[in-house]
Amino acid sequence: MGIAERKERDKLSMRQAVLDAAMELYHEKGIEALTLRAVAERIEFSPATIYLYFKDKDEIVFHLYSMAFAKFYQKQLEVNSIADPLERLRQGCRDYIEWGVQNPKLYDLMFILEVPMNVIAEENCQDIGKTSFAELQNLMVECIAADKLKIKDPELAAIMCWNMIHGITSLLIKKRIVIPHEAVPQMTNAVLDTFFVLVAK
Amino acid sequence: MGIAERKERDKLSMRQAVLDAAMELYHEKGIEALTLRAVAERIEFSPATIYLYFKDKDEIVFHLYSMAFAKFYQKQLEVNSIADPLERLRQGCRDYIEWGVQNPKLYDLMFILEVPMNVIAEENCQDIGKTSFAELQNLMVECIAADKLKIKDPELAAIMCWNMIHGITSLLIKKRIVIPHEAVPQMTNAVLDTFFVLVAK
Amino acid sequence: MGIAERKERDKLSMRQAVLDAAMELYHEKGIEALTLRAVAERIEFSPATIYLYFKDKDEIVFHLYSMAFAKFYQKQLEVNSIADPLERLRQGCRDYIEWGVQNPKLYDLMFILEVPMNVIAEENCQDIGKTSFAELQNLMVECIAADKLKIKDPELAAIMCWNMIHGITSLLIKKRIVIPHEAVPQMTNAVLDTFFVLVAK
Amino acid sequence: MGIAERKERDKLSMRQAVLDAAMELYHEKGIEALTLRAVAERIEFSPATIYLYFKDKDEIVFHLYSMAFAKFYQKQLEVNSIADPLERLRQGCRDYIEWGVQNPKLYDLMFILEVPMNVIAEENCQDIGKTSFAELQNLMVECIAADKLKIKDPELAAIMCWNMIHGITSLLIKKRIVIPHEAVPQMTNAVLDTFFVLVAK
DNA sequence: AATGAATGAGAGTTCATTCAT
DNA sequence: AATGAATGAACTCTCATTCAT
Repeated sequence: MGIAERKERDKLSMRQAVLDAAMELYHEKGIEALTLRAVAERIEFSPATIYLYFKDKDEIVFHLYSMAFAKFYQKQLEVNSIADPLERLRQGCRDYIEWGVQNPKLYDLMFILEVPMNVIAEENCQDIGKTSFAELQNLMVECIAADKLKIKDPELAAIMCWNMIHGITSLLIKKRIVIPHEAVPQMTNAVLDTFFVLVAK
Repeated sequence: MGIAERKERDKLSMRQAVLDAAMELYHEKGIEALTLRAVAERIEFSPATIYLYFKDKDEIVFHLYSMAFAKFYQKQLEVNSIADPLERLRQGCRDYIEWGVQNPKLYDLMFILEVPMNVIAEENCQDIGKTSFAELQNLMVECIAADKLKIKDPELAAIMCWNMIHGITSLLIKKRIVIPHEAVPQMTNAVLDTFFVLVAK
Repeated sequence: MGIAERKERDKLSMRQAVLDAAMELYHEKGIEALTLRAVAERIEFSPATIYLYFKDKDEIVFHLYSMAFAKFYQKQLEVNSIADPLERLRQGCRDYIEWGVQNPKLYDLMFILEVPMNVIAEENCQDIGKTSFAELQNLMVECIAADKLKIKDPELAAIMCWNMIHGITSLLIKKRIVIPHEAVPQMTNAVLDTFFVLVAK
Repeated sequence: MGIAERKERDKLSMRQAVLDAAMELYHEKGIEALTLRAVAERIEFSPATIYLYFKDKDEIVFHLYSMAFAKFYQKQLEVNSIADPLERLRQGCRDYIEWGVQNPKLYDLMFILEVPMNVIAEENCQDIGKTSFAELQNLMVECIAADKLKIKDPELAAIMCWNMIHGITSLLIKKRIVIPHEAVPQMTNAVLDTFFVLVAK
């Protein structure tokens, strides 16, 4: 029993070690430097060993995706303690942008990069994305029910909102809006405040 | 004198030939198939020759980026004949999204791909992107002057607007919003109409 | 005693399981897909376990070779019921070619593939091939004794015969003689008839 | 003119150097040791360089085939000076077997090995093979016209003959007939003499 | 001005085999 | 008896780039 458990733990921790190394590499040097050889070297195993724990590179990249989404999703959940739906929405948006700007590489992975992935992995990723969007839409339903929004269609509201926050996040990350690093929160606030002035009743 | 000119012209046309070939390749087969080998083969020169006209591959990619912006900018100019600034803005936004959706590869190049920005500094090229944004901001100045907008800060207005249209465009292109192809204009309209209802006086 | 026997039996059945799996794999996917990994997976043991029963991959391949010969030899025996030695020879030749053409993979294994013959010496296995040839030679002795052949040296007669039937079989299998599938028996007959007209008294 | 010629010569000699090295490797260590890396190392170039002269490994292997066939074909031609067709046939057969036994690796390449080749190469090889067979058939036509053979159908005669000589050659090469090295000519003679006694008028 | 020739570096992947447990 | 874990050594092939000519 104990032995089986330990083996299972070892196996998991090896997988985790591979994924951690991969994530580090991706952060440090970008997606193009994310090679199995480099991962292997970092964990001080041979490249062949990685294939004992993952089918191929795609599987690893897919897990990086999942990890990014998990982290992101966790951040999103933090906002649930806020009772007022509009306030929850506002804080959620703020968190979204902030998280994206602070984790630009992960945001890239989630919403921007075109990473070679097999179909299953791709579908799976899209599913996670859809869940996340559904969450946003539900929040809109609440806001509309509480008569807080000028927009009455929750789907449209969700899209408008996502456009806005994804727009600014990705423009900031891609440095198409170039502002000093410390000015980011201020800009974020200005944009969000304006958005909510416009959209909220 | 004549000779020097012809040489200059030859030099320019060779550069253009390289860039055209590169752009074609990028369109036909994507960024990963854009190799100097392939470019050289297409223009029927040797790979080494390309290095006589461009410092390295990055410089070429950067020029593709500029070319995309130029095309885009040209589209943006078409709207100038519309007198009413708000209407001009609205049409400009519509054009923006439409152009992006119809030229996803170019849009990728402009706003999504990792463009070797270091070249900008080295080559002292001016960032067309900024010009484009300045144009948008000027339009906002006009709208505000005509008292058409609820937002009074033209820079903020420009950013709000850009967020929105870049947001939806990139989500559509990256298929994070998945809708049938023919439903795109309808969705675009809904989003824009809502935006203008919210933002216009 | 009983235990030792059972162990021996287990050992044998395990060896047989490995060999069966290997033979299946070879048939299904060819010699290049015959990997120890795949064999192990098929019998649901680990690759390492195979090394408890076989020295290395070569030993396994050699046993496949022996198995092919055993099957072939069994076919050869069927002919023994024919009383007349010349007729027995003729039918044996026909069977030989037919069997080869119908079991090209096994024939490959027996006569064409590079079999690790070093194993033979090391393992002191007897070469079934030689037995098979000896059988043929004995048959020639009979034919000569019955004064049915123009050739008087049984070894030479055996070699002549084997040359002929191996020649056509391998040329057919390797598609160096290319004829429609259904024309094979006809060609076989023509060749054999001619051979026997030439060689028989 | 001189320059272009020299370049062409250089190019050809580089190709030849690659092919020679490949052929050497194949002879020394077999088809499985024939790797591009090893070829590159032998000619003291980088593996990448080989790709400047050959599309891929298949093209190299195909040329080895061609070289083997060319050598073989050349040997076959030597016999043409013999006027008497039957004597020409007999000597041709002797040469065939002798050449095969002395160049077992090449014979393998031509008639036995299953080498991964693309379709074009395969067809091309078969063409060479067919030419060679056609030659044999023409010789049979001559022999029959001179009323030297018991067999009257030239195609059948050619096949009978090829079966015989390919049979013994491949059995000798594959060591299925195991005789001391020095006994080979004697055995060859015995087999051929017998064959011609049987088949010639 | 143009290029033929060359390469170092590197990619993902597979295999037979070993050995401590 | 059985194996999980590990690996060294390969494999073919591609790319951006350099440099003597």
